[in-house]
Amino acid sequence: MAEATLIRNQAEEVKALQDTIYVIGGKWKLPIINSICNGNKRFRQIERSIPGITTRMLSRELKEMEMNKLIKRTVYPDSPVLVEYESTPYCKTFGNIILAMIDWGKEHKKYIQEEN
Amino acid sequence: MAEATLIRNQAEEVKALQDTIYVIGGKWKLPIINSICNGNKRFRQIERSIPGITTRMLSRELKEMEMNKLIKRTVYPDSPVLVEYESTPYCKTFGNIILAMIDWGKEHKKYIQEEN
DNA sequence: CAGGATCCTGTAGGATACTG
DNA sequence: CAGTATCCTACAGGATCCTG
Repeated sequence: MAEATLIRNQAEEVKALQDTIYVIGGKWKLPIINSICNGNKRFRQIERSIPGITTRMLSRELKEMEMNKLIKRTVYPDSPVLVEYESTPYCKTFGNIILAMIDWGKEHKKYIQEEN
Repeated sequence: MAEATLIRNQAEEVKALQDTIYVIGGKWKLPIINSICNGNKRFRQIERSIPGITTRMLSRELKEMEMNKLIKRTVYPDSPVLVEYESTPYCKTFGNIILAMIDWGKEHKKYIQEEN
């Protein structure tokens, strides 16, 4: 009985893990979330803050993230047009994951350097 | 000066984040690490513990993870042959990330359910 | 500045069958 | 049980140029 409970919980945890991987999968979603949560609001600003990303990928991901209510897009129709992206509360729920991953990346870098 | 420091640190953090994404990228690495850290040792056991994975993907990932010292593979040449996988200390450094992602997945599920 | 439009490619990943 | 071997393809992602 205790074992059955243990097994069922593990199954739930794998699924939770897989759900999360599905949602934040790919190379760009987390870096973009991180950038916007760090206060970057403008398209080019976000773009420049993420090494390697192209306008095409950033554009695509931002659109998808707006649909999924991860970010809010506001247009100020002056000329030239001004567009601002903001994080939503939902967006911030990824904070712990991002922090854990930044930590790991830093430790990993130390580890690699010590090897040489 | 303070700002320059801030900016530089943010750049480092993005890179750390991107490094981590690179290392654990794809659908399967984290679930496999999780499974092995949970005590699953045998190939079929690991396979059954991860919904959706195929023998091909599990085989490939295990091989790569062994090369990268994430796991240890031991063969007991009785017949039928017995093979056991174990997590290394390095493997366990992903613990925080996995826990954060499991947490997020569980919360996300609640959130989805409340919507209906 | 904020993107859209096109074109292109590698490879992650799936399906299926087979072996010692 | 513990994998290999093939075959296949969708799509993530890159490169480049263009527009209001």
